[in-house]
Amino acid sequence: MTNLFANLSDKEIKKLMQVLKANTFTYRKDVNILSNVNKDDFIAIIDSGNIQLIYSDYNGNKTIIEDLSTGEIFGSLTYSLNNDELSCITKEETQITYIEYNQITNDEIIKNDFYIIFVKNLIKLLSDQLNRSNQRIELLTQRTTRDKLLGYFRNQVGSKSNKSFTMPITYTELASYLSVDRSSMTREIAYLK
Amino acid sequence: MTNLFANLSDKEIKKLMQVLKANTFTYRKDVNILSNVNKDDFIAIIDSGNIQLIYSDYNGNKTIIEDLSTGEIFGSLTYSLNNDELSCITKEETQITYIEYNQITNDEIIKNDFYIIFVKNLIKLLSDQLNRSNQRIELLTQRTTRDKLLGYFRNQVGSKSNKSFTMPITYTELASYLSVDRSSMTREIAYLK
DNA sequence: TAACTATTGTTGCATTTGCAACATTTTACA
DNA sequence: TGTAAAATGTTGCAAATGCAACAATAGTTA
Repeated sequence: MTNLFANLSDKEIKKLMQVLKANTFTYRKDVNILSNVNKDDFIAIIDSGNIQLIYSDYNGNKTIIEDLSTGEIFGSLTYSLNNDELSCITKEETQITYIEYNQITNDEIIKNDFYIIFVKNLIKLLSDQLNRSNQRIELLTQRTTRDKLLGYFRNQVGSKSNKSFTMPITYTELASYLSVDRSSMTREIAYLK
Repeated sequence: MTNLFANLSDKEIKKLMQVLKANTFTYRKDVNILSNVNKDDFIAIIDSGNIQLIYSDYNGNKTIIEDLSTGEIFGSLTYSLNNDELSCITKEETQITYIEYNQITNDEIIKNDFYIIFVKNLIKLLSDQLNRSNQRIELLTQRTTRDKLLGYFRNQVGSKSNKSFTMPITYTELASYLSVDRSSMTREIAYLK
């Protein structure tokens, strides 16, 4: 599991949080975090729990941009938060640590030799999210619902030796992920079988 | 312009390249770079020129994933290069510098005090690409061609005071970017006017 | 400048899709 | 455990869209 604190000891993490002037908050389920957050450049780390970044366009349609859980990050580094159409909903009780972006290179922190590990983790997380976004773009650019589904299934099977997998999300969520009508998708799945 | 070498002097850049064991190559126009590149973890920096990352699915449809120019990067940090469906075409004569990913934290480099600038630039570049990808996902998840177009126009006008802009790409490219049929798109544009 | 290539405009048509409106089943939780 | 909420299945239909096949420009290069 990718994690901003991978390969760091508890002691080092504690020191890091201190030097970064990190703040931690806990939210209940179904809360919109962004509504009471300073939108300036920040990195939010999910210590525990699960959130969804949801984009609501002016038609009222909602798209789940990202589904994030423990160890993953969000913030202006990953998504332009300037538009009001974006909400960030906790799907369960969730604890989040905030770091100001500028702090990640402050004078104090770069003296620590574990700093390089932290930076590598951050780069890895951004890289993983970018790969995921680009993989989703591949699917979304497929012309038909059928091709989107086949592409998704292919990704799921991936490099696995046995050609089977259990759906990690519900059909309703899959339809949202692929941005197709759920009922039309069900129709296509029936044809495919 | 975002750039991996922003805020670094020529001398520092030279030193950096040396310590990173960077290799530079020049390609002619219309060459597929990925065909003769080691697919291991690397970062490629575009020193000059222009390339397109193109995904070709098994139907023969082609999608431009990214259009990159001077100072921007690509590689396994930004896109999973494991599938053969990806090609990387130079749109003009292009010079590219390759760095092995592991080198960015080697023992030598972290002794230099400008290293922190380099790292910040790298994070910024990844962040910018992630923001762009996510913005494109916003458009691609729009249900209709009309909404995709309106979304694109809205992004272009953006925060500009005057509500006009010149198309930075051709209609043909726009249709590809939004993943819609070009002729259908032309039809929609006619309706919108 | 001539020849070629890329871009744009246009239209008919079959197919796909979104949408709405249900019934049914499963899951969550008070 | 009983009830509400969420997920799934199904279908008809109008509208949107991809596709194919053109003609007409604009742009590029030998």
